[in-house]
Amino acid sequence: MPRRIKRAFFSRSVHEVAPNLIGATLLVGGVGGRIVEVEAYHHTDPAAHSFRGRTARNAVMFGPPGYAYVYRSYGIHWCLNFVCEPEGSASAVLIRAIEPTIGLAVMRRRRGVADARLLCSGPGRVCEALGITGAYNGLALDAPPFELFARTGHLKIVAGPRIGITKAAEKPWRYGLGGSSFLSKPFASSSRSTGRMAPR
DNA sequence: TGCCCGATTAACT
DNA sequence: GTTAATCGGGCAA
Repeated sequence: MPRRIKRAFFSRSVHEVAPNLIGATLLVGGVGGRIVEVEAYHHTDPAAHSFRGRTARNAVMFGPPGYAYVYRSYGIHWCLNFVCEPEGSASAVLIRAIEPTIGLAVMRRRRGVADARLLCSGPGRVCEALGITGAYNGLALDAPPFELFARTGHLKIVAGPRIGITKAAEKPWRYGLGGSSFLSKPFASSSRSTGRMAPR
């Protein structure tokens, strides 16, 4: 049986926590699946919400690790983060994609789509499928409605540039499960492209 | 106060 | 490929 992830799991740098979340199981109200894609946001990172200091929106990031930071993206979608590092550092991991495994019918109804690959493949989609709203901001990750289980076995974890940002866009702080079909976008292959994509 | 931009998504052409 | 939806933060005035 997988073991539960405790709050102390998050008392480390986001750059340690983020790759170690790949393969972990996240359930919210008994619905969810395996985390296959995350991004790290360190407080020294210009792309992080906490970079310019504390506001009403990001206040949870400045609190203790092991709590959920939920924010409104583009005024429309909700995005879920896990706060990391010792209290006050204001770093967090964005949950970008999940392989849905438990509560498929509930997630399909919330999302209004049938294809399992479209249920949780993106930060906004994850929150819609799992029923996460701003009301979840500040909740502890080791207590209901959250359940987190550590991964079991060895997985191929890949890294690459983060998605949808303009500041510090070159930093390879997006982590994923190699070869997963539930990613929001595939990771570039190890071979580097020098120009436009070759036609297929 | 007003304006621009953003850790996005779905529906367009 | 482009664009609308829709709102909080940051910064200029």
